[in-house]
Amino acid sequence: MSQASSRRRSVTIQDVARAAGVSRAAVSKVIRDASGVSPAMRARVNAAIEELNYRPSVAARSLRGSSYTLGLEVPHLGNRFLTQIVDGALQALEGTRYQLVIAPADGREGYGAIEALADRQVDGIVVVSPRVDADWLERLATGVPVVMLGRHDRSARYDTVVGDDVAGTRQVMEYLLGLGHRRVVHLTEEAAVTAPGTGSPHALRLRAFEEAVRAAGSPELARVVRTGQTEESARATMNDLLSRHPWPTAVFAGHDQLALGALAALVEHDAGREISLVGYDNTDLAAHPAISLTSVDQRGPEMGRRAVAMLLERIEGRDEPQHHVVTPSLVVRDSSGPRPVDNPEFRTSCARPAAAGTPAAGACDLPGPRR
Amino acid sequence: MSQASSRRRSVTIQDVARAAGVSRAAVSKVIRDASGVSPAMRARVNAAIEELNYRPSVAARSLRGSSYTLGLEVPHLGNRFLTQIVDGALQALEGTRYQLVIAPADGREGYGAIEALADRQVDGIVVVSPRVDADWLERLATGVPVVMLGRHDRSARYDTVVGDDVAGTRQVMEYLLGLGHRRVVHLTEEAAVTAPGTGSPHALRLRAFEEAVRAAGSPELARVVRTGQTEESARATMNDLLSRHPWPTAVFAGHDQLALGALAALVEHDAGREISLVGYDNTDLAAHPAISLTSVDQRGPEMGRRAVAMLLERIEGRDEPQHHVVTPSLVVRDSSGPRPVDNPEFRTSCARPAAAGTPAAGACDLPGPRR
DNA sequence: CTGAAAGCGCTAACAG
DNA sequence: CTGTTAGCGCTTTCAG
Repeated sequence: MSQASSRRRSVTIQDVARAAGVSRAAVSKVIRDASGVSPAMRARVNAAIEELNYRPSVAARSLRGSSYTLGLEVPHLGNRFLTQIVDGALQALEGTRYQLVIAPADGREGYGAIEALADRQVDGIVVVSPRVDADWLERLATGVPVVMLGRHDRSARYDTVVGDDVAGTRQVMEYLLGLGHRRVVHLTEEAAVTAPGTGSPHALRLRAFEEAVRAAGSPELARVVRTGQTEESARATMNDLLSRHPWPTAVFAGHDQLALGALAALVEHDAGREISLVGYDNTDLAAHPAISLTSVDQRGPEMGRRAVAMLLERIEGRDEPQHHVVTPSLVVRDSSGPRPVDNPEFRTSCARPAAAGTPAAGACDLPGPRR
Repeated sequence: MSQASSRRRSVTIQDVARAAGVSRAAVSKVIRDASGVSPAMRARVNAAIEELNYRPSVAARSLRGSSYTLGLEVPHLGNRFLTQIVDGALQALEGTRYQLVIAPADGREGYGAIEALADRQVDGIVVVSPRVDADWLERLATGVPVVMLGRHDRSARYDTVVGDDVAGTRQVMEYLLGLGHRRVVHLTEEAAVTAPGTGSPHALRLRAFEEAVRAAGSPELARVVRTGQTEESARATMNDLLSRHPWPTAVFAGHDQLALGALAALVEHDAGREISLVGYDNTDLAAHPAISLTSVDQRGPEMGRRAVAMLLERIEGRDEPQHHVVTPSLVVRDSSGPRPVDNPEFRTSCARPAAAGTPAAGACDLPGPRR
């Protein structure tokens, strides 16, 4: 009667205490299972909790203790690699009292989302957006444990989990060069993203690409091509690239999303058979037979697991920064293969009918990627 | 000196008040921009806030007022359809003071995640996991605004946003039957998911499928085939199906993830040309030229937008339940086409080379889906 | 228009 | 082992 039809006031620790005939502190101890409660009392309190359907308020608890919440800031969720990371993070949290919440970045950079998490008193934050300022992160990390995932900076205040991008890229390049490819394009994002010194994975991949090419002694045949961050953008760029000869014989995309865009262009130009394509991230789609994309597996779940584990360690009291490197491995699929006949005008169209085109017979048994 | 090297105590409203030479209440008013503050005071307070880099504690605020947080509970993030919903939700939040947090369901059902959100005092919850009990949700909804997304139940306490699954399915069936298909399979999840009365979208799609078939007068040629909820599972089921003749001429999958699994099997059996495939959700992948999947567009962003808008309305004081239906539309792509020659033994393999097979010439110009 | 005072629900320190 | 007593940082009356 006292609360009209509006929102029901929830049951508080006080109510439980009253129902069980004990003090609030006693109830508090029971729910945190702190020491110093008699079994009898514990039982009574638990009964009352059960009966009243009591749930402690995380907000109130956060005011003094912890919120038992870990935050994961992510750039756009369209990125499949994130799914792997989230899966790993959830695994690491299983059986703990902690809950994961994900805050998607609003704009291009994740400041808003990260601050929102911090404001909500999460006990730890995993940052995935690669473009947040390192100093800013350091400052943040003085207030709450932070793990930066994916970037190669080495802060003294926050931890990092990264893939070994140099090793991953080397594997790609050894593979491609070993197959005879020389005219190979590295399709990557705009310069801001690959600027050295940012520690961005794409910066390292770019550098490793250039080094591999130089080491192979044929720098003039390899090129870096810039595109946007979306699949759509990669598709446009690749289409552009394919509108001029000579074509590259292999394309190494900075990540699978770009590779998918490039693949779309290859399909449209019916060039899948002549041009090898390699991605990075080994996103679940790469394995689909209709895509079958050669890609570098970064072990996303492992990364997510480690990041959460590190946060938990910090919460437990660890004080030294820790930097964990995950070793990737190349997964070869049908999108790549030996260099085909090295003729710029070489074309065949038997392999994969263009979207609405008419399939035609052709020289299907030439060497080349199997698609 | 008083706080050692450990965590930095954050700046509170008290500090700001002191710095600005006003009371805490005054500061509070400024940050909430409540009425009753002189411009001069506002300016001074804002300056102090700026200077001290003050950020209000959401936890403390939640204790009395609201947390300015909306929660989105989701089943596994691998589902691409969710991405669309999240995008829409974020759009609807743009320019408001509210922040979106996503809580991924722990197990098969979302209770844990939903409770976690409620415990964290979010101001509203969008529930996507379809299997949570309706009564349980009703109870939840007495304490916090709730929108159930995707399920067709009509509660008096919580709002709903759903796609018109009957209309969507009808479009699919009219399309397929119109092309001459009769031997069509509806690939859907296990019976628990399609049980009538749950209001699950898959229940409605199944029923609409059966009705369409009945209306077409050839019930014996259409079948419902059950599979798990994963792509992998759909692939296995479909492979199984393709190991026996006669094949269906068309497959209507309950959602795109199942369709992708089915597509994998089609590719493996090199059956893409003979069997039309239709999905549901029009996930971004469906548009990729290497996939080119005919699918029903549910307008996920619109759904996400509406769900959040409804929550906001509830927070503003709306009291009557509201149930919003979004009309879907079929997007035809290359995975479907006219019924091919109706011979159970009919096979061709010119269309799409199997994963590691050798392409061969064949009767490519027969009618059939263009892949 | 401004500020003092009283909590929100919980935990932590301490006294019994 | 149990209960009392102070707050955590903020909002919200309600007097001035």
